Amino acid sequence: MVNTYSIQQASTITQVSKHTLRYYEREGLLTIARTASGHRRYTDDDLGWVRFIMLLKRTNMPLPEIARFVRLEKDGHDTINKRRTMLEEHRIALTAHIAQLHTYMDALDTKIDYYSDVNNELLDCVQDKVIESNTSTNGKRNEEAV
Amino acid sequence: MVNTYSIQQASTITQVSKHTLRYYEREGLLTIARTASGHRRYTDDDLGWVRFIMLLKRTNMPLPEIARFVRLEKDGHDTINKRRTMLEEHRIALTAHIAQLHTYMDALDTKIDYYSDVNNELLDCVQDKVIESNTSTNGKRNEEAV
DNA sequence: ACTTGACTTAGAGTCAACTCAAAGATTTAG
DNA sequence: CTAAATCTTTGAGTTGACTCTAAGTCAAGT
Repeated sequence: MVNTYSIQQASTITQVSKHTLRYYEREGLLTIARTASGHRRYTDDDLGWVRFIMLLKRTNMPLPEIARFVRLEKDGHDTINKRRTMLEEHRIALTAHIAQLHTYMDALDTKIDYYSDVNNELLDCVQDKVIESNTSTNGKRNEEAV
Repeated sequence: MVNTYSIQQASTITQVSKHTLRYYEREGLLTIARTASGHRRYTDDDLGWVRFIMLLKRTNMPLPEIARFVRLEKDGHDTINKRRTMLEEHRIALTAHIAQLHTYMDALDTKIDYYSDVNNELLDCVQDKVIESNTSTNGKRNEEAV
């Protein structure tokens, strides 16, 4: 009734290496049932967890904090508010991170614009080394100052 | 005329540790002039470079690639097109990265919405453990499936 | 029955990017 | 002039997140 998968299958399905799946289990991010002989059997729920872990990881949540979240989950329904709060705080951090990247993007654009300008000047000059432009504010001296 | 700074001052100004400043120099990201006694003297240009390096780094450019960029700069004006291309490609990668983060944000929001829903249901139920909701699609079994 | 491949574990190795330590020379404040 | 602070170098240690190895057990196909 309930589908189960070997670690190999789980790895193929989730695109997470077997090594990493075992590692996550050691770190307390997963708890996987075993066969009589000790082999891991992943359920669909487990795969859902793996996917969720990957989501948190890709959005910069460190493994220990993911483990903390997982522990709360195991502690039952009375931790739901705490878990939601964690996710909401994580959401805020992610928003801030994205905003930060946008400011970096702006700085990068400024830099790229500068390079385009320099290039256009070069097209006008034809010559490679411009000796008498030392009074210009665009001289080589400050080429890389941000 | 030209301001110069000790590594301590450069560190304070740029907020980059002395250790890291020396490390960057070892890795070819910086080339800093020395006093007769061998002490580093950072110019304003150098500080500009440090800031630029930090920008590239914060936008996920690995140090070896930053080093490659710096080497091009040293090779002179004829590498300007190459450098601009590098920055433009970097910009594209950053754009893609930000877009990716947005899709993760959506997934996170979905998850948070789910938690809110579960919480509202609990408010209706009052009881902690709901035994007969096993036919519901929102039962505990799939709580974490994404 | 036997081989091939998948599974297990504990523990070691890797990588990027720092981060620190030790030993010793130099500079600066009083 | 000397003590305290700073500087240098080489090389080792740290952190997070894997990634792999070795030694051995288990399962499936012919």
